[in-house]
Amino acid sequence: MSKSDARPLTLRDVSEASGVSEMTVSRVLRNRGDVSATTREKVLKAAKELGYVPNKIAGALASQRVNLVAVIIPSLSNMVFPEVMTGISQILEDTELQPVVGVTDYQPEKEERVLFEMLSWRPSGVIIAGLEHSDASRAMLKASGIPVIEIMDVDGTPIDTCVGISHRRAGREMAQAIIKGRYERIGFMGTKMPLDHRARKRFEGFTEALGKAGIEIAEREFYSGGSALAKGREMTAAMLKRDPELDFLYYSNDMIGAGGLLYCMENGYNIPEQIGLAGFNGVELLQGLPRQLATMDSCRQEIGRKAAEIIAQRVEEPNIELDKRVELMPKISFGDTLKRR
Amino acid sequence: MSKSDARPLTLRDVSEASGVSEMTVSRVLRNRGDVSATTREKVLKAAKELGYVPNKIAGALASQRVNLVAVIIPSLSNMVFPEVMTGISQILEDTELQPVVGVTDYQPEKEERVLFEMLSWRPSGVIIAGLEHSDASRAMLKASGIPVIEIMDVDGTPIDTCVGISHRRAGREMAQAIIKGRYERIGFMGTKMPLDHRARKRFEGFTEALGKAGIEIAEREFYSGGSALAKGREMTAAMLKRDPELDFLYYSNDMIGAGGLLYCMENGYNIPEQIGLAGFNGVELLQGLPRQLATMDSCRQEIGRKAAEIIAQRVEEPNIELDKRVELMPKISFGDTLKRR
DNA sequence: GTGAAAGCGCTAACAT
DNA sequence: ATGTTAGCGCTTTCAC
Repeated sequence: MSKSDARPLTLRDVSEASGVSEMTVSRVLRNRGDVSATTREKVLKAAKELGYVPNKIAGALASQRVNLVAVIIPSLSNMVFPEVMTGISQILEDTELQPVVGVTDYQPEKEERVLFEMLSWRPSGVIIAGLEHSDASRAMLKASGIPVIEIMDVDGTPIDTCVGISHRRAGREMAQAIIKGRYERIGFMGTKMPLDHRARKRFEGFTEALGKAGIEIAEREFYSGGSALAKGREMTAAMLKRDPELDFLYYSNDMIGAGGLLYCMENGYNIPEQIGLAGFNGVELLQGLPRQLATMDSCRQEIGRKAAEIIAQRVEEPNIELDKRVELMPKISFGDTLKRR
Repeated sequence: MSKSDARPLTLRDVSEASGVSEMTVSRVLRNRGDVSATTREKVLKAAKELGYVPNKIAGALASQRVNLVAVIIPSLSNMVFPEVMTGISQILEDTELQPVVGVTDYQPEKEERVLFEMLSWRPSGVIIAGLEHSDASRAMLKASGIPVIEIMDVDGTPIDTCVGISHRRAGREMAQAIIKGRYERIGFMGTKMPLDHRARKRFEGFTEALGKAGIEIAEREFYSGGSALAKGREMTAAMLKRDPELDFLYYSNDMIGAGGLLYCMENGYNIPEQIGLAGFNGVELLQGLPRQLATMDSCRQEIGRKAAEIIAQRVEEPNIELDKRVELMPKISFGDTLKRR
């Protein structure tokens, strides 16, 4: 109880309190090697009574092993990355590994800083969103000598291994579903984010597939900041005013799509006959809307789980050979806003 | 480029490559002490060319200082904690400190494990959600000797310092607004979470204030799991079926409130005359709904900022005397679903 | 089953 | 302005 000594306890303290050598105390606390039941008891008792918390810094330095996995993502407020985290945690919970999160705000320089910071803690692996990184970031990752899993996207060349979906394909498939639905006059709405490569790739796949069917996007609009639901509503209103003949609206995410859907419903549009809508991500959050928005699942949890599994395996068995590219297949969900034929 | 040697680089490598002593290299890399411009250049060049990443583990062990702040929260998928994180990051970005997140899933045993794990990295401070912790957790926090900020709640006794709102007061104030609005037959819906102490306290404050006005809650219902929007809708439907005379619905969070609101609108209820609704949290996400749900801001970012500021100050100046209890005052927003008089 | 010695990669403190 | 020495708290290795 003496609050006098602020110095954290060390193994030595436990050793003295229990009358067991530091080395054996260490063994007990890590469940390593053979220790007699009696000494074990003594040590455990002393450690608990003192309230000893091991110093992982010293442990990591001595053992050259750190049970941390760096997870580097663009944002937490996006609803999609927390789900990736959930998948990662699920898997790592059964291992010694622990995720540590860093956020980049979609800024390459910040990504570089965060990466440098995290690598300087010598984690056992890195899970990082996207395939696009600065040269410096790529160099650091390559030089790190640890497993690097790039997630969310497979359209590109991974540094080491990638796990995700093809956003180009996702855009393409949605375009094909729209074409099949006999929609012809199509508007697109998305985020004004030159650095959101995955949204860009979806858009590219989308326009490319439409192009093959001789269709060109009639209207497009991009937003930034603010409440996505409100923005979707506003953009939709503006776009339908500009071109009332539009018969389909493709949104780069479900939240703005939901805003658009609410707008269309309130204004008496006949959905999905007169006008169809689709978003992207498949966020569970939106179940409960008056109508189900057509969307495409982005396999977020699954991506997190798979990435974590790969890291765990590679930590166990460093020389194991695994696929360098794991593509998951998102499935379209038609909801109530996309004619299905 | 030689991939041969997997061993990470050390200061010694930079020292040899630059012909400068390890100590001076260290000084350059940390911007400490006086180093001549020329040596500085040499060192920086060598470090960059080699791709040296400092080993923070060794640095932390030697200097006995770790620029990490442990942030321990119940969940990431809640929408409220990411916002707290945003506030924390905003402040810590201007310091040497770095947040590290741990998630407890509202489970005290998991909180204990996460806390132990994080404390074993000897962080400079802890920000932890809530005032309720197991005895073991409290003991660890007390013994840690570092600043401990308990956030989100001020109804209780902090271990060290707390920053948040009074959920009891929040419940009370909403009750008072409802009474002023002349509502009389009130239903409550919330999460089935015995461990969500803040929701519980809001509920207690709410019923207490109603009780003083001679009103008792007419109906209540609790859910767990699933899409909050959908659950809010379902629960509302069920509750209004059971008791069609209800004239107010109080929800323990905005998402289920929004579900209820959508349900009521679709079913031709006259809002807020025939029936009023209110949620809690003030999530920006929901702007863009056809009508604005009455709610109460829970000051999430502000809480994060304030907590981070306190940690930063205490790290700078360990003996500084600061308030042990910082109460922020959430304000009610009436939206379109609560009569205001 | 237990202990003693050496050292992980860095920095504080003290030379120079 | 730069270098030397000692040691942070643990684990590895080897001896008993």
